[in-house]
Amino acid sequence: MDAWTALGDPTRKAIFERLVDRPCAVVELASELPVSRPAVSQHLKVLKDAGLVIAQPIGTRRIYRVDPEGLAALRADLERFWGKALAAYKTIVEQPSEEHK
Amino acid sequence: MDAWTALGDPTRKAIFERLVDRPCAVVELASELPVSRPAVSQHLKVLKDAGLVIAQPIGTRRIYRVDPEGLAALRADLERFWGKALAAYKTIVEQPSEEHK
DNA sequence: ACGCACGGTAAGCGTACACTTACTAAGGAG
DNA sequence: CTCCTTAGTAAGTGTACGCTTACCGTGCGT
Repeated sequence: MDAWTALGDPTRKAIFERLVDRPCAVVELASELPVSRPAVSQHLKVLKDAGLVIAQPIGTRRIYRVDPEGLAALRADLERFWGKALAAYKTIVEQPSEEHK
Repeated sequence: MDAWTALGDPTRKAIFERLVDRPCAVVELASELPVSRPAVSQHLKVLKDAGLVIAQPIGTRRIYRVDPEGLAALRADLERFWGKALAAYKTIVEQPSEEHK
């Protein structure tokens, strides 16, 4: 599953946003979200498989944090969209005189 | 539906990517994608409701293009994530000496 | 007016997926 | 060793959603 699809789920996006703030254990996330702990686990697996988070086992805990590389790839996608959208917008703005013909 | 959810569907993301390149009519999009035209219509409605595209009626055609404002909001979200992820990453990098205690 | 192209929408269908509970393995404290 | 905490995973369930076909309204050319 790719990163966009992974973040397309509201619960997963909420999880990701918390991990952006700071690394968390599963129980922490589960205590803050309106879903069960196993649901959180399942979502974290999706995020991990999408390359967006990294799991670090510490004792019985598994601390999840954002994977900068996955986030960078997502950002690159968006910057591409943004660049193209800007270019297209400028093309439209530069053509009004033609439109008045 | 918010923009993230809207782009979380692979078909919708494919549609959006085409509109990033240039404005398109529904039939154009439908001819390039492996789904029916009404499916494309339905997806475009979702993208429009999410504030990501704008529909411009031209004769019998409806030309869809990217809405720069919607894209900017998405980009702002991502820049927030990126900024926080960088800050958190720097915090980790600045702490290695503590880790070696 | 007629015919065609275009596109929105309704209705229907199948299945993927987000949720749950239950189970079990791993780690660690006492 | 026992007990507790933590977390992954299996299995089950219900419904949302992405797809289709059918229908119909609008615009436009002849």
